[in-house]
Amino acid sequence: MNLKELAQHLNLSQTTVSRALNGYPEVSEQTRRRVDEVARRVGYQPNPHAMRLATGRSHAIGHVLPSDKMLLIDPHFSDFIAGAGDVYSENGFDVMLHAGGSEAEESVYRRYAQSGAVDGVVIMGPRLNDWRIDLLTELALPFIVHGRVGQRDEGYAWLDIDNRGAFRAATKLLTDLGHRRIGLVNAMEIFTFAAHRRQGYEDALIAAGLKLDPAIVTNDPMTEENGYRQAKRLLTMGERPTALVFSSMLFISGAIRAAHELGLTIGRDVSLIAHDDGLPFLNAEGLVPTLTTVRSSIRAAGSRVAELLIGMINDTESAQPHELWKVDLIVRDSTGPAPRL
Amino acid sequence: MNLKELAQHLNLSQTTVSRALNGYPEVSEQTRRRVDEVARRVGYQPNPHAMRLATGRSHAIGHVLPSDKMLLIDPHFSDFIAGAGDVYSENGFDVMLHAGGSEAEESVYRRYAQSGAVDGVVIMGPRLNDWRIDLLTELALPFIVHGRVGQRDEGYAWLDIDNRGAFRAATKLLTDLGHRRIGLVNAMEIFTFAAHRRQGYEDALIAAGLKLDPAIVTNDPMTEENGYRQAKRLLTMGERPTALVFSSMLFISGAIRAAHELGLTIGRDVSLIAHDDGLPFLNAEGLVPTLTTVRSSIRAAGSRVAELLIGMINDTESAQPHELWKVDLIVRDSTGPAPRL
DNA sequence: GATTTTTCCCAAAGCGCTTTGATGAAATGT
DNA sequence: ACATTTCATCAAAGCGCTTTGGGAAAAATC
Repeated sequence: MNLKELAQHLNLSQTTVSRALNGYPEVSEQTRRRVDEVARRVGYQPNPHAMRLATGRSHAIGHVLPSDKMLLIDPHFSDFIAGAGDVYSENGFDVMLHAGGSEAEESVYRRYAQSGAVDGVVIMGPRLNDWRIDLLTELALPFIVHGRVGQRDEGYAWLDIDNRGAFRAATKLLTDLGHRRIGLVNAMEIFTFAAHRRQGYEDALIAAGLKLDPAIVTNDPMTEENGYRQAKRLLTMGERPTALVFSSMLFISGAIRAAHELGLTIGRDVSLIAHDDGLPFLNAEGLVPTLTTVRSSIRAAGSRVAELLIGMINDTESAQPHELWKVDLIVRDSTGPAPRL
Repeated sequence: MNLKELAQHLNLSQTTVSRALNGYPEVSEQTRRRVDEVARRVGYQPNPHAMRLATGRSHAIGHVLPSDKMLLIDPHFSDFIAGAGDVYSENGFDVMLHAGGSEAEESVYRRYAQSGAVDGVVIMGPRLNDWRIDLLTELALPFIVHGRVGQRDEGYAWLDIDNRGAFRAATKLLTDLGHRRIGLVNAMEIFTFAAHRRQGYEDALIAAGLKLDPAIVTNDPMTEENGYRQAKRLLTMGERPTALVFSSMLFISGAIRAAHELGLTIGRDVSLIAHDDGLPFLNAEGLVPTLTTVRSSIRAAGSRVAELLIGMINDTESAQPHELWKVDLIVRDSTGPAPRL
């Protein structure tokens, strides 16, 4: 059943039916109700392709996964998209996902912009000085960044969590507990969030009058194995750290394993804090001892990012949104006073 | 730049240009080359919406994440889609993702079928007697299942791994090593794969002349915490299992933690085997001791599923593909002879 | 009561492609 | 040399919607 048939069925013109359905004012309440009712009864669904062609709007949001094969497929993505997906479908938007393939990432964006395949895109996992920002600005394709690019906070829409503040708070908790030597197991610092976290960590060390030691700061892809390897290395070095801060829960299982293996009791011999994105398969509260974390739901961020982007698309004149979310420090049992070594 | 302009530019009709671009035979080699060349030079990109409207084909594949909020967002999804995404984009297909929202999952499929928004869908995480199979069959929307529905293997396209064989082999390894009491930490058995895995486990126990004990088989969502909880429970019960088989690597970190806590040495006091989907953040080889696994790359499965579905879409007459992948048993250090208790 | 405005609806054009049916020109057959 | 087939191209219709530009009837204004 298409619009034409529906219109015939109703003894109305396509114009009127279309307008009734789309809530335009040039149609009486009475006929609108009649149209709605009949449309629902016969199960009329407008053809999305025709709509898109006619309006030039796709009602779709693009998500392009970096094709960089060196980087791990990120389990955070599922959660982010779950949050965003809710909002998209409430608002009648589809999500168009591009993952890998031989086509260069850049040309995917160019194609999107040029063909109108999507009305906007979200940039995930921004890098320091990310090229995608300049490209999308040039292409005039609406976009929002989950995170920031580091160099500047103006000129593009973003939603970020206060990584720096979070890691400052986490590290300060440790210095307040008397720890003087604190390691940071960080993600790769090509990512802005990792750079910010290191800054926060350094802020707190400096505030506590401690000196920075690059030897106890590491940068690796976020895997269980790297968590283990680095924790083990750090905890066995001469003048070992008494506390470790982790950039991801993905590191944590490995780190706990390392501590156990070394016979160190967590919360007493060594304190651990991790950033927790709220991944559902890895619960900080379920660990023994329960894990002190800085926590911010990546899923919630996904929802909000989607909301903001849709807002930008619907109202082109609106100001570029910038949202910095504060992060909760949740003190549990994995942190305690610094031990005597 | 649209087709009309391009045609004018070339002094040809739209028809000819369209045909040249799409490789139809009714156009001379010479003009085809000229058209291709100019199209490339001016950066012509056909408008996808117009193409879709005209052809009625969307060149898009739908993935609908179950909206069942009780189930965890699955980190396996990222990996599966990474594999599939490669193939999709090589073949010029987009992926349309639907995640959550208030719209009932069923009506999403109905809408897809009715509006032609996608040319086919892939069903992930099939349940026993999954309703989606009947629905999609009725809707005549091409689809392929990653997994099976349990009751029947005919009447729908699928690619599955041999979960039953894998868990039979894993469990047999343990019985061969002299283990007489083997626990299974399984996923929720609403999922077919979990049911199959239990069957394989039972096959091997029966073959070894052991009796089945429901008390040492568990079903939980796949999380670190559940791995810990169940491993701890099983390993502290009277007449404890000397070996545990896990349905997912997500359980494993928790299980290792439990074993450590109980002072049990893995590979000696207790043997562990897990199914490994090849999630990049959780590497069986990186564990200490290295973990014996049954392994099958979910990413590779994603690629192949995509290939098969595209094949079905391009050739409607082709036979329904059924692929059962065998799973590798990789013996490492977490399994050893049964201990004397 | 005549004029203006508002209300409600319509016909037709247009979005950018594909595809059908037709048409000359060139090649082939007899 | 003429009929027939093949080749290469084109004009125009169509996909299913939105939107522009009217226009008749009803309501409001003077």
